[in-house]
Amino acid sequence: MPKVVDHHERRTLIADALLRVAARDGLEAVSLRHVATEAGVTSGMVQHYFRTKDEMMQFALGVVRERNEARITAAVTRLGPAPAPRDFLHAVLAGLLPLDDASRADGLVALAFLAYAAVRPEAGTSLRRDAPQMVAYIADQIRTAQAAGAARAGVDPEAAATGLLAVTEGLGMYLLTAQTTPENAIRTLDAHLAFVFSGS
Amino acid sequence: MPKVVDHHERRTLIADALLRVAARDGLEAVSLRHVATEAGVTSGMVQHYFRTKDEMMQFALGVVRERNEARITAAVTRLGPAPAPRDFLHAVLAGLLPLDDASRADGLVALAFLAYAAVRPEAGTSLRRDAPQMVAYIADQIRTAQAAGAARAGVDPEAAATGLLAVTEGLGMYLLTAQTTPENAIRTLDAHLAFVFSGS
DNA sequence: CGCGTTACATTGCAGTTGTAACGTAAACGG
DNA sequence: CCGTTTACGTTACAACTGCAATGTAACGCG
Repeated sequence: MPKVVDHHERRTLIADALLRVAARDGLEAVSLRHVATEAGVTSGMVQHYFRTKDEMMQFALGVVRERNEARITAAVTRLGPAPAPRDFLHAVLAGLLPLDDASRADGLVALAFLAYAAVRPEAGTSLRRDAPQMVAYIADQIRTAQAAGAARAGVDPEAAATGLLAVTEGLGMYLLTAQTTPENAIRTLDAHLAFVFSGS
Repeated sequence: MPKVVDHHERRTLIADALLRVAARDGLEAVSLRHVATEAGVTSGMVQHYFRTKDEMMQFALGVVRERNEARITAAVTRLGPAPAPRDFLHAVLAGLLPLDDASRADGLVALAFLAYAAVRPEAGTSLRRDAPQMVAYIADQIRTAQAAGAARAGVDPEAAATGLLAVTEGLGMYLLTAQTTPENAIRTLDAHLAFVFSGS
């Protein structure tokens, strides 16, 4: 194999340029040539690393997903070992919110991809977060807290878990469209957590 | 004024065709000619009623908004006079959810417009629901219920109102992306309402 | 040293896009 | 009855799109 170049590195370089274009001018402005100029390369090179535009989009979508997951795990590890269910959920859900500029840009792109994939189901499979798995996990946390007396006994863990995820998603949309402030989003999330968890 | 034609009727006819195209093939597939063929007219006629594409988009966006508002008011009037705050909120919020095919199609288009407007702020002003007004109204309902002893006294009305709207928005997204079922969405919404309202 | 494979760059092409320009028919006001 | 205004239809055009084709240079392997 002649000419040693890191294939994956080049692809992420191009995908990063794509995401910058998408965050700035919208997904509709993403074209081979625009991405190429944004990345500072020729359109021929882009075409060399992605045989088709859809292939490029799929890859970029994967990059967004990876970054999101990384953000969450970072928020969790920052929490230390064996955190209380409430603190844990707060960290995870707040980590999902587009609070800083970087995650905001990613959120905008994810939103655009969501609309893009709503009609192109084969492209949306990768985007569709494993929500059921997430719901089950959160519900488990709630059950644990209930057993320890830290959460209200009356609540349905599954419904509460879905509600928590939904409220996070909704707050994310409000943040992306500048319909609310980060402080208010956090406050609302905390209020919802207070509904589930009894003490203090 | 020669040739009597209802201007507004023609425009809504074209806008309806636009929305059909957008719901079926995505917003990116919306072009003057596609809309024209979908509406069964010539592209020249479309151009006659909308001098520019953006003007057409704005109008179509307004149509979506009107339909959404009509759906909510219909749900409310179906409720009868002087409903209890909890029933009222249930009707309004459930009316916001894309449960049937018609509102689902509108929801998909609204989602696409949201992503479209996220980068084109001048186009998004019309889409940005008057959230603060909505929050204030819901918060008032909660306060009324609190005074009547029908809602938990401890909850912050503003935060709870924002949370209710956010959970509705999030459930709407889950419904649009087929990540949940209508039954589950309603169940989650009810569970959240039960957090706010105490009795039964 | 070939030489084949890889990594780009350049060019071309057919199709679609938004929009302007021009043409025509019909209805009303005078 | 005539001219102006409105309601379209048709055509043209420059810009852009994704993609295929073709080029060229460089590196590793035999």
